[in-house]
Amino acid sequence: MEMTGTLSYGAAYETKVEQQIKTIFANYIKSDGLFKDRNVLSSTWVPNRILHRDAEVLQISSLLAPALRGYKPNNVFVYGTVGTGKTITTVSVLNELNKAAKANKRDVKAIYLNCKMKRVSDTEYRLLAQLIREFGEAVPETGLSTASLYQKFFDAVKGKHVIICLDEIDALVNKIGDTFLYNLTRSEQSLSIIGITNNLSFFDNLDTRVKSSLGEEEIIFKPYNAVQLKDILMSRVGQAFSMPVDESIISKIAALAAQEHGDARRALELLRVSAEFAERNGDSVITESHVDFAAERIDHDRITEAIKGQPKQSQAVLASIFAVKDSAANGGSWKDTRVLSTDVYAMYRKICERVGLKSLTQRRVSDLIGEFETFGVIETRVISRGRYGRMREIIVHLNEQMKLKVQKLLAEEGL
DNA sequence: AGTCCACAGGAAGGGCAGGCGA
DNA sequence: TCGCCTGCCCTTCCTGTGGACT
Repeated sequence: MEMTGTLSYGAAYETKVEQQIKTIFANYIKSDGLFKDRNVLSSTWVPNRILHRDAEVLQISSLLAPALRGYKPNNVFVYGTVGTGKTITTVSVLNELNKAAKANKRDVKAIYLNCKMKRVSDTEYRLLAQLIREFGEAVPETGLSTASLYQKFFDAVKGKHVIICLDEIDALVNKIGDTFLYNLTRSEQSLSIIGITNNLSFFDNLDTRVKSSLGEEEIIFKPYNAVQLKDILMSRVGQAFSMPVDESIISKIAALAAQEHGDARRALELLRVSAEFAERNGDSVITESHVDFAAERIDHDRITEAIKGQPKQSQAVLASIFAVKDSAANGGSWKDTRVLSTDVYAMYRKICERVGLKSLTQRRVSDLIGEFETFGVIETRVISRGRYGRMREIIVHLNEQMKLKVQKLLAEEGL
């Protein structure tokens, strides 16, 4: 969008729109509305006390404690689905460890790195460079060989007890392989690694030597239940909002989030978006309908964004799933009809022909269907129909309303 | 009990685009 | 700028599989 110079509109438009914009800005400046501090509802905000993770905090602390007495802690592998508190729990223990080390003058350093950070820690070079910078040494963006970076890093580490926490370690390994981990775990220095991931199968694909060394200790974070989510939300309400929030609203949000996967990130997001709805409506408290709106909005955004970002082929596959489901439902209940991969592929071929798209092989389409499963749009399971073969049954996780929206979106893409 | 269906999904490799070092 | 490397998408080939049918 061009933002230079003065743009000119019709005079009437100008006065009306300008007035609106002024009002919005003025209202915003006057107060942060219902919010006192929005950051409190961010999933990365680390609270003073982490609720319902006492056992995990204790476990991680006692695993890392040996560093304070000059021993090398075991490597730890932390696993849990999204929003189970893996990161904030680990980070807060690392913070405490650093504090304790400083207070007792121990040469212990705990470093946290998110491996998904683009341009910071997504290649071997950048990751090493980032680690070296943590020790206050300058490293050029590019130019050094990886070997000399390793040398620099091991020099920096020498004599210290270093704990490196690699969050989303699966993303790292997918990108640069596991030699990096191998090199670190094999080092002579007192170097411990905490790997955090929500992808358990990732662990199985590692080099066996890395696996045995990284998996010295394993900690699994279970999803929160509704009661725990409620506690977590309640603990943040006071700091986040300048308004009171009814307990029944919190319960509702907790229940919704627990239904899904016990995901605290989602619970917090629901609370924040509900409040934003209330605020935009000019209401002074959150009501149930705000929560309903928020839940629908979040679902909608998540799914439509996921679909919009897909390549044409994937969109065609999704359109095929919908088309088969529609014809199978045949005016009956959309919700209960199930779809078979065979039919989807046949429909996909037809759609490709119609829109002039080169059709992919069944093998590939099978993988594309699998990808939609990771978005949570569909769920599949392998069924056998005896003499009539073995195939995947596809269950679509969208209500009628969402379905119409997605179909509209696909239609806009020409499918 | 054995056969056979029709796809799931692993393995290997081709082709292409984009990134990177020289 | 060029050539090499790497990652990604996709195909081909292949083995495995649960249960209806014979």
